[in-house]
Amino acid sequence: MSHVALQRFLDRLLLRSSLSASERQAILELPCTRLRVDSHRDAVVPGRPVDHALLVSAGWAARYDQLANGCREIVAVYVPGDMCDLHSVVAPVPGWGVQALGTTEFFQVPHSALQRLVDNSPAIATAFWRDTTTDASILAKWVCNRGRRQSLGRLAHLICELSLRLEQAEVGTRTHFKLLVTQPQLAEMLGVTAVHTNRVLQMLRQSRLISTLGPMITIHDWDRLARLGEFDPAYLLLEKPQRRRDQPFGATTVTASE
Amino acid sequence: MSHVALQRFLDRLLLRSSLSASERQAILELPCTRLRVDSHRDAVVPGRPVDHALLVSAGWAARYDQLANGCREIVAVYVPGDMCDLHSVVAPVPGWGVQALGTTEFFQVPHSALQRLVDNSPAIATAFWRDTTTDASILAKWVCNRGRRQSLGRLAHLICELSLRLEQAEVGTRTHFKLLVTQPQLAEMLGVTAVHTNRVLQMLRQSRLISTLGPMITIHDWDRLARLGEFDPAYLLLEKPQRRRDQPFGATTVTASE
DNA sequence: CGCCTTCTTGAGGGTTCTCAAAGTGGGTGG
DNA sequence: CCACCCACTTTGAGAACCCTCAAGAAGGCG
Repeated sequence: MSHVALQRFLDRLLLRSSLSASERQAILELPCTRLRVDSHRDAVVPGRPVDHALLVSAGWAARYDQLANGCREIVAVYVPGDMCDLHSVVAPVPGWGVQALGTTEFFQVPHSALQRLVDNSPAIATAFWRDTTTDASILAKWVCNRGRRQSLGRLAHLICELSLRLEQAEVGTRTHFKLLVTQPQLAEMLGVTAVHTNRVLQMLRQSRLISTLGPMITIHDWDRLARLGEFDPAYLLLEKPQRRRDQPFGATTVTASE
Repeated sequence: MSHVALQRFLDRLLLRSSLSASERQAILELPCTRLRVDSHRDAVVPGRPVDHALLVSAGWAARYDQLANGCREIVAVYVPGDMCDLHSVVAPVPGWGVQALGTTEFFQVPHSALQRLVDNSPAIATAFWRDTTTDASILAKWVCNRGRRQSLGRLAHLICELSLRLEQAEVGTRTHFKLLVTQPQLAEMLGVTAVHTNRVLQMLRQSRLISTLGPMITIHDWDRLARLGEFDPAYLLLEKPQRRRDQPFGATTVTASE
């Protein structure tokens, strides 16, 4: 149950950071409570302080902001293995809400347990920090996307990003996966209207770049889609940085921090 | 010299985190090298790994991304006291560049020194993490801004944000400060063209909301500007979170998802 | 003085929005 | 089982916002 979810979170951490056997064990032994949230419901209500982080286990979630006129704007999307609220450990008053995109399964992890790991292990502190930095890197790319790229390229870029993240999370391949969002939700992720999203999707279909069957999406020419969206995966930080103290992936020992 | 810059950085950390006397001392004793960068020059070149973080001391800097067609897009702006590259400690291969907006003075702080602080003090690790989380919070707001807000509101929001950040950094008041960017640079921060930026600026001037004299900008009706930009300062995390039993700052109660 | 960047103004065109409505599918209750 | 409702998907037409191209005015710097 929670083993699977925590293992996926640990895998995500190990992709970018090195942890010792005991540190890995500490991650896997984090207490967590299962939480099921129906589509369109909030897992985090905007403005209400939280005392736990949210690990996505199945389904997708989104961080959103709400404007005065009521229309919502998705600023980040989270897939299985993402600790979508890890930053709340250091900033527990969220200005944003977290919404389930479809029916989504979370695991709640108490801040106190996470804080204890941070206080006891500099390596875990660094790993957590690096994990939220990865999210920030994606945010920065989204800022750029909405700036000076038009909707067709923006959609292509988003699909490419999701394909790699889902492949990494092992819930699909980069050319074939479930797109667990409705077109209105996709619109909020792109910063355009639902009507326009529909037209742009049709353009991608008519270009034979993608095809959809229910929630499944198939990418027929990933490279061409990536060129259309000017997609460069570097910002996803899927390559582990080579650093002096870092061990190769899967290493069982780690030099003590000095 | 470097005292002043490090003190400003420490003040920024203390605004959101608590540090002991020895931890504060350790921050102030960080080794750093002065670096002057002329307008439009890069302090960080995209793709080139760095071994130091950059503390802005005087002037403004911007993090930018470059599209294939050559046009640049500013995803974050940094003012004095901001450690604009702190995340590079955990992600040293930047996908982005950092550019001086006007002539800007930085102090370079070696990653090794910062990492040593992180390894030896969980409180400092948490403070650094929280600092980059603040930057991420601003990024998220920028994503929202570019999504479903048009250029007039976007500009109003940006001016409000900068006014509070500069007031915090003590390089101006919230109604009167130096806007150290050209209109083309402002355009890159808004995700519109320079021509359109000029027209929108004139709209703000003709509405008697702002006036400019050289680089100085005066905000005549801050509250009205904030309403125009639907500006809510919560995302700047200027309120230090309480240890436990947090009160939502400026949060209006929101009915749970319908 | 000449050059460069920035600031400003104008006109036309393109992307995206708004409003509207019809078709589709899943869920619920009679 | 069917009717009903609701949200999602799709299509159309006109309008609004912003872009592109162009060119003149203003200011800093050698």
